[in-house]
Parts: sequence; C-alpha cells; structure tokens
Amino acid sequence: MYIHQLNDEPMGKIEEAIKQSEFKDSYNKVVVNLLYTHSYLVNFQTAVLKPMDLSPEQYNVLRILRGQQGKPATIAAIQERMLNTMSNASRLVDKLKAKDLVKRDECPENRRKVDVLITEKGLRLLESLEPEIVAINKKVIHLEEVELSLLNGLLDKLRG
Amino acid sequence: MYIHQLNDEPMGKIEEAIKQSEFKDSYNKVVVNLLYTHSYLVNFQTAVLKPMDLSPEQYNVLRILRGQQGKPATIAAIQERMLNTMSNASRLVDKLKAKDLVKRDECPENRRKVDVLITEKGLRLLESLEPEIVAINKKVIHLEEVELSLLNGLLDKLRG
DNA sequence: TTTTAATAGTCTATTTATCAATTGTTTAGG
DNA sequence: CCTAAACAATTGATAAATAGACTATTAAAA
Repeated sequence: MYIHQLNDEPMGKIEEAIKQSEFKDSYNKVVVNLLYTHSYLVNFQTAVLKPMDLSPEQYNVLRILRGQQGKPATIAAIQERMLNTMSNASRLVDKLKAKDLVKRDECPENRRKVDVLITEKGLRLLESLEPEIVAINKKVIHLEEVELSLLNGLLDKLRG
Repeated sequence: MYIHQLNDEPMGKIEEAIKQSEFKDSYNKVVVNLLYTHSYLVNFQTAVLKPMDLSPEQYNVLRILRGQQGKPATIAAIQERMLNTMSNASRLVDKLKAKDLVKRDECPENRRKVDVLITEKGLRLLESLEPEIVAINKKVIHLEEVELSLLNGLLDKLRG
C-alpha cells in the first residue's frame, strides 16, 4: 500500500478531503473533521518517532513521566493522563523498561502500586526528539498564534 | 481496568485534563489538545457502535459507501476517503461482507479492481444508528452552532 | 510479441489496542 | 482475628492496525 498524506500539501475543506458534499448536521461535521485532522497529525508524529523505535503512545508516556519532575507515577496515574485512555499502560511501561527508558519499582507504602520513573536515557531521548517535533508541528500546522489559542479554547469548551 | 471518561462531565482546560501545568509552545499544546479531544469523542462513538458489533472504522466505511449513492467504490477509493488513512480497507470490507453489510464484485472493465457496494441491510443498520449518534454528539459536544463552524474552519485551515 | 513497469488487492508477520479474568494487597465489617 | 469487598496491576485472548512482501492484471516499451 501507499503512505497517504505524509506530504504537506493543502487539502482544503473537509468536504473535499473526504469527498463528501454535505453533512446532515454540524455536530457530525465537526466529529469527522476532528477525526480526520487527528489522523493527519498522528501520521507526521509517527514518522518522526519511528526512527527512534517509539510509538506515539510510548512517547506520550515518556512525556507524562518527564512532567512528574522526578516524582514517580503509578500505572493508574499514567493511564489517567494518557491521551488514548483505553490503552494498556502496564504493557507500554514494559516496552519502555525493556529499552531502559523507564524504571519500575514496587511502591514501599503500598505494595499493590508500582513507582514508574523516567531514566536519564529516557530524558535524553526526549530532548533529542524535541527540535524535530517542534519543527514538524510548525511546518504542518498552518495556523497563526491567535488561531492556535482560539482552537485550544474551542476544544476545551467542546469537552466541557 | 476501568472505563475512563465515558461520562459527560466537564473537565476544563487541557492543562487540567492531563495534569500538566504548561506547554513549551502553542503548536504542541494544540496537538495534545486535539489528540485528547479525539479520544474523548471516539470513546463515546465506540460505546454507541459496540452493541451493533461495529468498530468505528467499519462504521466509517459504511458511511463512505452510503455516500456513493448506489455507485460502487473500489478498495483504493475507500482507503483514500477513510479517516484513519493507515488502516487496511481490504480487511475491513471482508469483515463487513461477512456480516452482509456490503457486497463485493470483480470490476468488469478492470479485473484488478473490485466494486464494493453497501447492501440494504447495511443501509438499514446505518439508519437505525443515526438517531443515537446524533443524540450522543449533541450531548457531549458542548458548542453552539457558531462555534461549530468556527472550529470546522480552524481545522480546515490547520491542514491546509 | 515479448518484456518491463505500473496498478489493485490480498496476505503474512509483527505490533498495539481492547476487554475480561486473575493475582496479590489492603481495607472494612462482623 | 477472619472474611468479604475494594483496589492496583498484570496476564491472556481476541481483534485491529501497520508495514512489507506477494499475486494477478493491465499498460507501455522495446
């Protein structure tokens, strides 16, 4: 098969993009537009992460752990903060541990829990990826600063 | 494990939602916000479709075929219009055929191609789902009409 | 015409997601 | 105490996504 839309070309309105002429209601249109834009962005992200053998969700977990600033996070805490809330944090942590990007210890106060921490190697990997991620985002997101915060506001309001 | 965020409660700004205090740049913030909102919406969609044994992508393919209004679509055409551009249209069509929701015939002019058509049963299934989908969208998307079209415009511009 | 290249789909293998069941641990009630 | 319920994480089974190789058909070139 072929790789679809990994170039940075305009594809106009959502109607043209998915070749549908009209939408019954605007709620539905926004859903489709959001799913489509999600796929557009994830494809770029994946392309940047793949050379480092990282899936988008693994990358997500690493960033969550970095956000902890030295404090450990439990599996449940990671799961809660994850973008894809259904995914299996336990297995993702496994994979990251196998690559020495995180470490995992039994929590002393409560032995049901585990403390997950990002390693030096994990931090360095994130650092090394950052410039490329920033660059690709700037390149493929065709919005001005004002529009970005407008969009952020609308997405926040959408959820609630 | 537990099902996260299948209720319809406010969760405020993206910073609270994922418990991160700040973002380096607004491009990144928009990416995270979009991924998060995507997951929020897909979770509801999945919940509605599951009783009918339909995955979101299968549902997507059915709607693409309905959009053809009687004209058959090839596998490549379906793939092009799909929201998740990486997924395997061939297999999805297989699954739908097994449920008699679509039919697939060799294209007479070009025997490499296949003509895929939605069946009566497929159309009836879409029809029966529509009211519930419309209702859940309206319920979980907390935006006014004006904001919806503003959001659609921003997403189109983002990609374009 | 024969060979080559391009196209359309399918298939295989690997990874990841999803759901349910299970294990081990802690808490609360009798 | 002892047992039942609640909690935290892991495991297993199944489905789906992803990448690449493969088959068949058509079109183009020599």
